[in-house]
Amino acid sequence: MDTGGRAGGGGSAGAGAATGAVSAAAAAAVARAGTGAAPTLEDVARAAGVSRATVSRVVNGIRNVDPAIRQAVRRAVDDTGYVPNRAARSLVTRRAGAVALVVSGAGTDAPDEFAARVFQDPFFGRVVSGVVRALRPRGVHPVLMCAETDSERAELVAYLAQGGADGALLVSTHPHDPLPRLLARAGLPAVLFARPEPDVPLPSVDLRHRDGGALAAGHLRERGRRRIAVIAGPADVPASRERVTGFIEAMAGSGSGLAGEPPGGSARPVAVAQADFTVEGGERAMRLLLAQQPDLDGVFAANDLMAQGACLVLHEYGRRVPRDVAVVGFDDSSAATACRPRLTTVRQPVEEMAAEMVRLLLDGEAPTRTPVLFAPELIVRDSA
Amino acid sequence: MDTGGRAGGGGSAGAGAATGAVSAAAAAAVARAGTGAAPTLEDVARAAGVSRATVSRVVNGIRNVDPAIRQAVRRAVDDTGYVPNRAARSLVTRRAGAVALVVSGAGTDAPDEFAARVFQDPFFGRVVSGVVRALRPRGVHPVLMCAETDSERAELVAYLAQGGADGALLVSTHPHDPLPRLLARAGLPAVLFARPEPDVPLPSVDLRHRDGGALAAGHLRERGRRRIAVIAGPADVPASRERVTGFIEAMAGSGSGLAGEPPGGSARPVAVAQADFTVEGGERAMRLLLAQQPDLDGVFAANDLMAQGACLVLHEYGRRVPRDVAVVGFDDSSAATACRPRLTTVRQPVEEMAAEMVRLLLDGEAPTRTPVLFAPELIVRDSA
DNA sequence: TTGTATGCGTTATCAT
DNA sequence: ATGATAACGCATACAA
Repeated sequence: MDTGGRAGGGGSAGAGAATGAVSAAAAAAVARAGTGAAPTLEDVARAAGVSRATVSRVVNGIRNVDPAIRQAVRRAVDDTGYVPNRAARSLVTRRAGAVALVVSGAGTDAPDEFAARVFQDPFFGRVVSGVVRALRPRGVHPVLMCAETDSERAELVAYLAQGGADGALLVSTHPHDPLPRLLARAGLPAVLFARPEPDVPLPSVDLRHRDGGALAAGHLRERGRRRIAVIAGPADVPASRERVTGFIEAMAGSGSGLAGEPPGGSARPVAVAQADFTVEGGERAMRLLLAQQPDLDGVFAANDLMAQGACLVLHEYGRRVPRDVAVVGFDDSSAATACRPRLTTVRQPVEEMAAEMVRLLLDGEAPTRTPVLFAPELIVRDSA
Repeated sequence: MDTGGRAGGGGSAGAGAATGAVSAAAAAAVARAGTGAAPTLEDVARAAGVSRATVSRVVNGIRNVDPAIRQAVRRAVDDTGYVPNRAARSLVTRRAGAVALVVSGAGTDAPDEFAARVFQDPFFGRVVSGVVRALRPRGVHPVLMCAETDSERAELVAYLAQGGADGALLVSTHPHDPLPRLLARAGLPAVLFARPEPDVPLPSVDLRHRDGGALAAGHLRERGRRRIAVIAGPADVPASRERVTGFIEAMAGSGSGLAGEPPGGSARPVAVAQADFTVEGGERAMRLLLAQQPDLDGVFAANDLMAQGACLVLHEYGRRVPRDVAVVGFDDSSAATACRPRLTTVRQPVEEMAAEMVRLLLDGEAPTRTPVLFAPELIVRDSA
């Protein structure tokens, strides 16, 4: 997308036909707008010559209604341009028809920077789009919130307590984020992307990160790479550690029992560097690795952004990717296809995970404590 | 950001101290949760030995209250863990405390793809973060919505009509998007990012795109580039056209009156190609340009994504950026700093524009029809 | 199957 | 300065 803007020309008449239904309602709304008052159930009832209760039943699709009456009511609704008042409805149903989509950290950044960073992260884009898609068929809307500071956290808790949203979908960027525990203690419905600390009784979805690491290892070995380096993510992020662990375990295991394998010693990374899940971090790590192991022929990075940084540096050093050095990333974020070569990467099924979060939050009878785990998938592109 | 996940270790006790205020409320909420009922004004009033009205006044910060009573009420509020019910409040105030943040298209894509594309666009990340920041101090929350199909548009209109949000912030990706007109006709409050069609009476913010193009032209010429090619965006997007127009006009003008300038003929682009604001489009366009004008020494792309594509191809062809070919992008999206070389680009002050949209929507006495225009800024990095 | 009546939790308008 | 009391618009238990 880019900044929109519309043609200078006059009347694109296109809107009309296709949106007839809307236009009718719109016209009625406009008519009402003049009088200042929006039509209520009462108005519709009067217009249809029935009681409020009957109109309510029709509007809410309850069956026990005489077909003839139903028709009359339907017409009255269209005529008046009635739309149910959301506040009144949720006052009595005690449901908001909204959920909070929260990105939270641990309060180490300035809140503005935090928001800017996270909302521009290509991985978060997938989460948002997955959540929006999963929510839409249920008529529930996501309210975007950001909880990086204590006051923001307090605000979120209050928002939920006020009934502003029926629950929270949490994407935590920090392992010691206090928010999940806060929500659990307050008894507010919440589901996490990634497992909570063991003593926080909240449902969650997560990826089998170790399997993902193993997928990467298998692919790199299959491609004949033997001198493989690893760029790990932050040490305190479990997901990051598990990806690397899975990768290393798979490397160690893969040498066993096969003839023609190089002697066991090669079945582990030739070097490991740590970075912070950013492009710049990936670049720094790659320089280190290159200094340490100039003859490496493969790199596994614990996310796409770092893999991209690695590619950039490799290129700068005249190493061709994947010919000289094969690179595998993780996440399959939009960064994976925006760079060149396109990244071979381990995909998280974010959209499905988002859908499951929504189910867990909204259908949950007895909130599960055990995380729902998803399988990663290897996406082979050009970098390995 | 990356998938969070929290440490496997036990009790990070960190949350406690810093969030005292919240914890108190949380504890009370939990206490209430047991009984099933949330405390209401009534409960607080009883606890404080006053009337509902007085409690309401205290909660809403109305002054005419005896300080002693105010204290008592405050304590009662804390004791009970009372939080005002949002639905009840907005039922009477007729305000939702929320605005819809809408990305809309023209219905040409499958809705899912549309959402995925736009939410992962690095430019949109800046818009979201700008809007969130501008909304926060007013205690208003953004509800994310996507309006690519007729049914989605109808849903949005209904949502606003129901009072689900107090207005809409619209980011339109298509010049003939029917939504702005729809909203205007329905008399629903909305503000656009980018000017509406002339006959749609909606307030908007926009960039002085021509000035931006001129900025790019000036910089490229200052850098001594004389054989400059242009990668334009979609022809039907006014913003795109204006950027290119401004660029070309500035080039034409810049040669006048100066000694030592090459004869007038060179003061226009040596070639122009068109693309679609994507990386891939930028790549294709760059190949074309290179075939057409192998000796070009500068490129202006109408957005960052295409500039990135151009860099990729130039590199592939062995042209060094900026040494052999200087490249200037547009937007200053996160893509500008994620690629190498980092892009020199024309920045849109998106955060300020978002803040202005919020002002126009929420403070607007008489909705302005004339767009509020912002000045672009040249950000010099490594690509030119 | 339909209508009546009540309550949801606030704010706001009145008296006091 | 404070306290009754009436809306706000809807869903629903209950009566018919």
